[in-house]
Amino acid sequence: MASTSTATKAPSGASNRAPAKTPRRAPADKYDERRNQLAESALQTLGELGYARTSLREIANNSEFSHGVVHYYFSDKTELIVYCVRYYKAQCVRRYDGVVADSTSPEELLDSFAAKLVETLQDEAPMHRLWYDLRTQSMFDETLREAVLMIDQTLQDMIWRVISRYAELSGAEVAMTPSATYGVLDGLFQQALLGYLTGDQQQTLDRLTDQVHALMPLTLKS
Amino acid sequence: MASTSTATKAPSGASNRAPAKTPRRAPADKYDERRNQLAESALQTLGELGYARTSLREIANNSEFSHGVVHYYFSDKTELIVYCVRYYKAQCVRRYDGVVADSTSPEELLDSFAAKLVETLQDEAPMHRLWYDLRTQSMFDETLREAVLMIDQTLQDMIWRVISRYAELSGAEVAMTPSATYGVLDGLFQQALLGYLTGDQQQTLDRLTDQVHALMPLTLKS
DNA sequence: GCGCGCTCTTGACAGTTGTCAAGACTTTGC
DNA sequence: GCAAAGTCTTGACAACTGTCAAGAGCGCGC
Repeated sequence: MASTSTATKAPSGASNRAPAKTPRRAPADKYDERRNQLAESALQTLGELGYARTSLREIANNSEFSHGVVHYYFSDKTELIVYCVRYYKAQCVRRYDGVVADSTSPEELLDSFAAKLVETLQDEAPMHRLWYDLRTQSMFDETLREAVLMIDQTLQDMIWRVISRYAELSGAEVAMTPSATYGVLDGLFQQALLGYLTGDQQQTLDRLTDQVHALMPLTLKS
Repeated sequence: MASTSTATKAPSGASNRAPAKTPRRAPADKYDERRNQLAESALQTLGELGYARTSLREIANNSEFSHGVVHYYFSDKTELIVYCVRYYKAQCVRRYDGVVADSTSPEELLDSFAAKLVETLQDEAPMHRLWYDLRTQSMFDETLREAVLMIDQTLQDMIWRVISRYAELSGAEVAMTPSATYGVLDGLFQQALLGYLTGDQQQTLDRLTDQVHALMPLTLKS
């Protein structure tokens, strides 16, 4: 089915979600805190093993809790995964805001954007492969689509802010649509991620830097 | 020796490495034929369910055999999957050869290339999402990497043949590397696949056509 | 202090999975 | 026509999965 918790267990209500029938009120801070704590453990495990190989027991095993606690905080596995994905998204959507805000020339923006791409590729490769894993799974599993498409749109907006600012600093207009810009950059990044995880890391990073430097000017009208 | 066991059609080379389980050297034609037969059933199931949800029983269930036969022709699940991937690759690598050979102007090549992309997106969406699934899994599972990287390189070569011919017909040189060209086109295609499977199909196909038409001229030196 | 509700653990369930052994059926060689 | 080898089915195994019920431990208000 579509989303959110069905009426099976429904532990104590939190703030934002609509709890159908809460037995009693709860601290609600502690509750959300635990959910985030479990989400972080889950994200780490998911990034290591991938969506398919990650079991709830493995997630609980990498946390300080036992496997039963997952069903106290999440109605089922899908709800946990989707919660993790949204939680992850909130952490990385503003990644390039500094690049956009601090750059004063198109060259500077281009350099720092490419550097930021390389940095996150190095530091968060497991999270990125998890994202691509989930996005691909959403092509098979309908229950993931809503969350995935929303996050994908958010990432596209993020890229568009960079490109718009790049055009603005260049005194030009963007020649491509937001969708196309995101598509080509995402393709290069995904290719680099695969190369980084399976081949020569430094060479992959250098190549990505070159590719981004070569591609970005092409997105402008001349 | 006896009967008419000489090469009938033999899609696969006669020289194959010894099967892992050593079923005693057989007609070897029938043997490879069954492997391909199973591979085709497996590909269909894999394209429908994805790599993670596809079990050997499900594969056998969609074929005319029982689940035990899989282990007669393949030593384990991974060998079956990898065999399927290679089998699939052989079917689609020459997809754009006609486009390259028959086009006599850059505009014609561009049109027919974009049309071919749209066509395969429509007709073989399950196979394409399976490919992206396996490529993503190879970021987690080492046993898939060798086959995936080889196929990825083959696809890059395929795209490069198109782009090279496009440049040749245009009387120009390509401004991007094979890697970058493949990366950006693959990004657009993957984005279109996701859109095709989750949203408005016709709009996605039209958008892909426009994006390819807009992108290809940018790959040339001007 | 006591009871009650929140939190968490333990243990079990039904189902599924990859794997393989034992044997039945089929084809082939002589 | 028969034995042997190839082919395929059946049934079982151990491990693993998501799920959930029963209950223990804990903390809080009264």
